[in-house]
Amino acid sequence: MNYEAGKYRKSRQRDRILEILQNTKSHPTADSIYIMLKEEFPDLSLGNVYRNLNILVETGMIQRLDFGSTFNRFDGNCNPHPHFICERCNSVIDLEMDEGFDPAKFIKDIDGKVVKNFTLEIFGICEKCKH
Amino acid sequence: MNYEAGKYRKSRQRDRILEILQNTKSHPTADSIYIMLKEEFPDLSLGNVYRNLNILVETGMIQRLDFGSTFNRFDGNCNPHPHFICERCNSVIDLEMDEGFDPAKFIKDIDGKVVKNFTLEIFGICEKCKH
DNA sequence: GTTCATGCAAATCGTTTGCACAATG
DNA sequence: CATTGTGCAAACGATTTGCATGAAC
Repeated sequence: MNYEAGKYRKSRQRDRILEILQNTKSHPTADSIYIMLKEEFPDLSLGNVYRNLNILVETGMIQRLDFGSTFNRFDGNCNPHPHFICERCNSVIDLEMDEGFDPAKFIKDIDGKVVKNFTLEIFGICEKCKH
Repeated sequence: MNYEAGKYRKSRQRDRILEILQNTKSHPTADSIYIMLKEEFPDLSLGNVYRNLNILVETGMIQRLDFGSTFNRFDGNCNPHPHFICERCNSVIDLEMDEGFDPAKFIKDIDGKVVKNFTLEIFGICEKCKH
């Protein structure tokens, strides 16, 4: 563990959650981590898995991937196009790609997969919020 | 409207939802669409907005953008890297970008914005599921 | 007149939180 | 021993769904 400023103590549960995430490529959900650890910690609670995942994200030790089902936004433009999400005002701004740009061309190991669509979301600070 | 196979009928509410989405760039949430239409349809229900949004997504007339807070997955690898999501088996596979590839370089109108991070998710069918 | 759309309220699902107790340093 | 971690259960917020009624065709 490598927490900054001693804000957090050591915990067996959190250590194991991190260990699992560092040793798998399956991008598990909170629930599947809970199931994996339930044998080892018979009275582990799902709430605690969530709590620890949030701490691990906060301390930069893991990454959260949002393919969320809730709090969706909707777009009348059905062509795949990137979005810019401002971390200050939370606005979502349409971006336009250069002609013929295909991000899949810059990915290794894409051969053999059928590419149907993509989403590209760029996070940062928009002009208005810059200062 | 342009529904396939006459599966859906015409509805004033759905037409207006589509119209709003085609005439705004603000990527509204279901709730904000509900608020916008509440004056026009005083007894509109939020549930119905959701129902119609799902129909519009299903028929390909609008796009759902997931920046969701729920159903997250977690990744022990904190470097920004693209993912491939298989629409058949729902697995999430790490992808590797070519050295030095920066998607922001291919976006128009990115000047003036502060880019901090990005997510690139490619959807399709993985090798195993191809058939 | 059969089927789809609607409003309403209850249900669902992923996630968060308050609380009393246990573990850490 | 002061503070953080835990399990439990209740709360939460976005979304979905069952049901009876109303609109479309």
